[in-house]
Amino acid sequence: MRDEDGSITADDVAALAGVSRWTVSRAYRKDASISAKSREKVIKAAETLGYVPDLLATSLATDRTNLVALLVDDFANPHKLIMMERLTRILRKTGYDTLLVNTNDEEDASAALLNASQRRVDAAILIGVSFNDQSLETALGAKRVKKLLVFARMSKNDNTISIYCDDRAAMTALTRHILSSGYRNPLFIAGPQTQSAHLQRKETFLSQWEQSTGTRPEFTSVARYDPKLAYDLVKTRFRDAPSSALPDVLVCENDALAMGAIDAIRFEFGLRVPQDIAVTGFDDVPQASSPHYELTTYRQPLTDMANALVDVLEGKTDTNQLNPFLGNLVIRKSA
Amino acid sequence: MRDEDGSITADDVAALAGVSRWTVSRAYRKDASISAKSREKVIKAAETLGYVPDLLATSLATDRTNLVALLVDDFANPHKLIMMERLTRILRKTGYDTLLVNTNDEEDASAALLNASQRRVDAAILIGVSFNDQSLETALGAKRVKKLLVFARMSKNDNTISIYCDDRAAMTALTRHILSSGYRNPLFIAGPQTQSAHLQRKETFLSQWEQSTGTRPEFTSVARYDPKLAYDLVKTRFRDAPSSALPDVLVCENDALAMGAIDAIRFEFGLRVPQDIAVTGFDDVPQASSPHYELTTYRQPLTDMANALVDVLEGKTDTNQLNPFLGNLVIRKSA
DNA sequence: AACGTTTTTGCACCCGCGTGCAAGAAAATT
DNA sequence: AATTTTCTTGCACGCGGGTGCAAAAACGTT
Repeated sequence: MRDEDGSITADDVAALAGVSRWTVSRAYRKDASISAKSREKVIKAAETLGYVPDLLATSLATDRTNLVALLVDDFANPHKLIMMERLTRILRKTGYDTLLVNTNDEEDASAALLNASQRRVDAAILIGVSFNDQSLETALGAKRVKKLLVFARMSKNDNTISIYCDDRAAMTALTRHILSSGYRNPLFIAGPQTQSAHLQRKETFLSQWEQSTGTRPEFTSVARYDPKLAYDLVKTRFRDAPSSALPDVLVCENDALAMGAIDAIRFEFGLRVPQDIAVTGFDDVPQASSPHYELTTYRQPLTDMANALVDVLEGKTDTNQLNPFLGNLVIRKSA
Repeated sequence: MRDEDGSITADDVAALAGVSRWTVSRAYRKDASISAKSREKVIKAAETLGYVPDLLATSLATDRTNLVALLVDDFANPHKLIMMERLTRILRKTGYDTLLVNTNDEEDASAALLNASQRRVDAAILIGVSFNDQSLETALGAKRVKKLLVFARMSKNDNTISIYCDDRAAMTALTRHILSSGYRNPLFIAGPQTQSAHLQRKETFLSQWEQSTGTRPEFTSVARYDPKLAYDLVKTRFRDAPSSALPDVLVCENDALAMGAIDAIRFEFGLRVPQDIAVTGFDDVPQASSPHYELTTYRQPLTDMANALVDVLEGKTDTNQLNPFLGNLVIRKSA
């Protein structure tokens, strides 16, 4: 019991329990060959000493860390908070810890990822927006990151596994709702356009709309999913336009943009939502249900998706037959 | 170059560079005794092989992980997102990685913390609201968590180091502003009352107000920093009261509560902010500047605080002479 | 050129634990 | 009771790399 240096090892437990160190080790492995008797002895000794196995050493020996890196590059969107909560909770339940990697700064991103890989994460999960393909190559090239998962986005990269919501189905439902509500002059507001982690919302909306009405809607985009950018965009777009040229509905790629757009509609132009201009979002962030916004939006089944992700991590899922998830259209008053 | 198993070790580099494994090891340590010549050879060999030192093995050998656990128990408050961004960025810049631990579920919290400690984190940083004192003991008891820091909160626990904003000064400034704006009938809305990670906002407000006016303000609290709870609280509090008994200003412990309160004031009672009832918050979350809220609030110097935290981690700061930080009062239209 | 210094390098051993294998103990069989 | 068969257990060795120490090499000095 060399408590003075603050760490109790398996040797200490072995000594107290009167067994060998290896028996101690076996007592902690689920399916190890060990008698119930000695396991009990070990557990008791461990408890009196306050012993817990060192995960560093375990990882080193087993080549499995039970650690995943969560790559986040957008801390402006409250939806990320929800995703982080859901993922960490479910990962923890399955025995994984989460390394939070801020890839906000493009230059640091690659270093951060390399660093995570040096910790031998079992997987890297990307819940970011844009993702530098170069740092992706760095990660995969080092071959230390065994799996790279993209959560809530579709990725075309072959080395990547996507767990995502069916944007086509979602956007089709949303488009149908908009059409049936009588709107005829939409403006689609998209976020940054990336390859590595793509959304199909814009494409789907445009094609669905064109198919139904024969006209191709106007669309535009902002550089980040930042409400302020959406605000400014709407401000600029509306300012110089004659009121006859204003859209009657803003279809936003996510709630963050939608909320910025609503703010601008109301406070820059004194117009009403939805009477003058309707707005839709995507994600159903908590604020979307605020009486200020009452946002019509689409909710992804994050918990199901997180569970599916864990199954992939555990190798329980054949990656090839991974289907996109279906969420629900949440109809409120904004459209 | 045993690339087939995907991992290149120092041995491989040593072989290629024509030196011993230990020389390779030294090439990566800052102040190791090694000639410039052989360091260069090693670096070159490492680059051609794509070698990076394994942090697991390094940590095991050095008893230093460069890993900190970030304990979060409140994913409803957007302010947490800001804090996480700031902390991860600055920690990374200093060489630390961040383990995100969700302590939302009380039962899991202790397990999660234990788990983090099994990874030998150099420190645990608490940015949560309430913190089970028992799991705190677990963490410290195991002696694996070397330092326990409380960020943006004051803790009375002796084993703990707090990096926090001077709530007294902040609340004093805010109180002065409220008084000088002519409000006379405040209601203070607090969040959960905890010991381990405390705020002094309520106490300060009450005493300052009493000192200035001779009357003790009404106060109340909700169980979580959840806008919906604040909404319901206001709804209930106002519903049965004659309008003469309504407060003229709601002083909220943070922005999340303030925003919920504003929503209720407007949408449940059709009252105006600030004309009928003013509202103040704390934190200056991004949404606080939205034209819907225009929230008068207080901004903590998070970047400075994060930098101070890193200094503590590095042992550059004498923990005893750690002063609380000063932020700025942000005056907008809500009060 | 011989010697004392300082820098550099190699090596044994350690960090804490897991795995395969063979020896030992217990249970089952005849 | 003797012999198989099945469990358990101990041990050598490995995971990848860091540290103290002593030998070797490089450098200076007289």
